[in-house]
Amino acid sequence: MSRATDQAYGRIRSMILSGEVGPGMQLREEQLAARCGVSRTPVRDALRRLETENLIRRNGSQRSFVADWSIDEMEELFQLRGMLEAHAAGRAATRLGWDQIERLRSLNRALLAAISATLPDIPAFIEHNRAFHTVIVEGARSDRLSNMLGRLIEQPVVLRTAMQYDRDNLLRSHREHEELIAAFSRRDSDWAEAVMTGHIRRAFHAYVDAHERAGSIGQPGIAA
Amino acid sequence: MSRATDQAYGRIRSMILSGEVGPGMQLREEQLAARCGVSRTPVRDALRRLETENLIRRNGSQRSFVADWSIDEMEELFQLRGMLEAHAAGRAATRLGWDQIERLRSLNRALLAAISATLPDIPAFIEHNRAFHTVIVEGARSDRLSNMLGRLIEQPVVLRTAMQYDRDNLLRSHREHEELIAAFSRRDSDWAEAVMTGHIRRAFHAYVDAHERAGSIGQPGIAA
DNA sequence: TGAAAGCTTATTGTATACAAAGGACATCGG
DNA sequence: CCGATGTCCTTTGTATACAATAAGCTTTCA
Repeated sequence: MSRATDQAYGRIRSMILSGEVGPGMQLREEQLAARCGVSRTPVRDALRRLETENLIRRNGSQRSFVADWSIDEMEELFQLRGMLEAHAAGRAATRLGWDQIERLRSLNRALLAAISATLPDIPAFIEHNRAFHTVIVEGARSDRLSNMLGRLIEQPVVLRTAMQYDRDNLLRSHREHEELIAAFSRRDSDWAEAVMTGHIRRAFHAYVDAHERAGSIGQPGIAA
Repeated sequence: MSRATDQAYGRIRSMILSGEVGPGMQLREEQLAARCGVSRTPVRDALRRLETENLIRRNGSQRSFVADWSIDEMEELFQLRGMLEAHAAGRAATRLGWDQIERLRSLNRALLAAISATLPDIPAFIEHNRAFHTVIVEGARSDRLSNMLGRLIEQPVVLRTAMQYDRDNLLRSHREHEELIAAFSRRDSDWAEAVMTGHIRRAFHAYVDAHERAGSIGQPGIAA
């Protein structure tokens, strides 16, 4: 996309994901335009896009708010994500090239390294994990599928980070990735699908746990 | 949405679905604005929305074209639709109210009436069929799911109509709907899911057949 | 005191002018 | 004759002014 629109999109998105603006807060076009150093036109484009990505909601009179998600909605979300990503894994099993499978191996090695240190490197974990899943989704070779998965909202970093601090979870992720790689190597769609289903399902429960912990500590999503 | 944007959206959408503009044709903002009697601003909004609905594609330099779908892409689409709509049926089985199930019955009766006459009333069939599926998707009570399914493109009426002219197909749809209703009445999620999967899958094959027939007759999607 | 109606203001929708980017075509050089 | 390059023209991006709409407040009447 174009310069100003990209600028607005990236800025607003990171404001939301970082928690700089909390869930439920209203987003005013003019104010955003000022903060992004562009006019309202590209801001409007960015808002529309963020709306399709479910990061923003609009009420009946077209005002925009940072989305906030109830546990029920998050379960819905994970259910959908599980279904779609399992499907992607199934397709990928027969479509991934050997070089891509090798890439998955190397990403998972890096992921393990990031969590093996005494002090786990969470940002590195998140990044390698993201890359790992991206390779799979791309490997499914379905634009529409990539598109839909891209629209399933990312959780704000606050929660994402909280849920990754549990070392058990981190190691289990690594093991499940190993199993996925095994399924891919065997070109076994059913296996890949099943493993991915469990993988995402477990992530949901980790999310719920992290959410409870974060809830008892302070408002999640509100930055310091 | 607002007046002008709605106007542009509806007009452009119907231009595409009716075949007034054929697959692959370029859509110019200014020209569309003139045809819709509004300025470029609401046209741009409408184009963005239609893009997320996959009715329009944009090339690298942001020019818009009416999407055209290969058989492979359509299979992808039906696969996705089948998966999501089966999931919706499963959820709906435990969530539909008795009044909604009754509404499904009445819609399916109307659908049967529309195709029982010597001359089947295709538009009525299409409309009742659409309403039937809408009740189910809404019955799943998941905004995100409704949203995603809403974005899976509608086929242009030319093909939609062609594929419905086969009376066998029409009657089979009616029977499968009956089976869905039975599954809903029993609150049997697995059954509903399975029936819906087959229902959509069969629709895909009907589509392929219709496509072949239409292909041998003339350019599908180009209106007279 | 409470509710409703009207005014004021905040916010979004629409039009339009101008800027920038891309593509097409023609011309020039090899 | 073919290819490259530069200019022109088409098309989209951005800014800004103005219109319309909705929300919130105040005031008034029951």
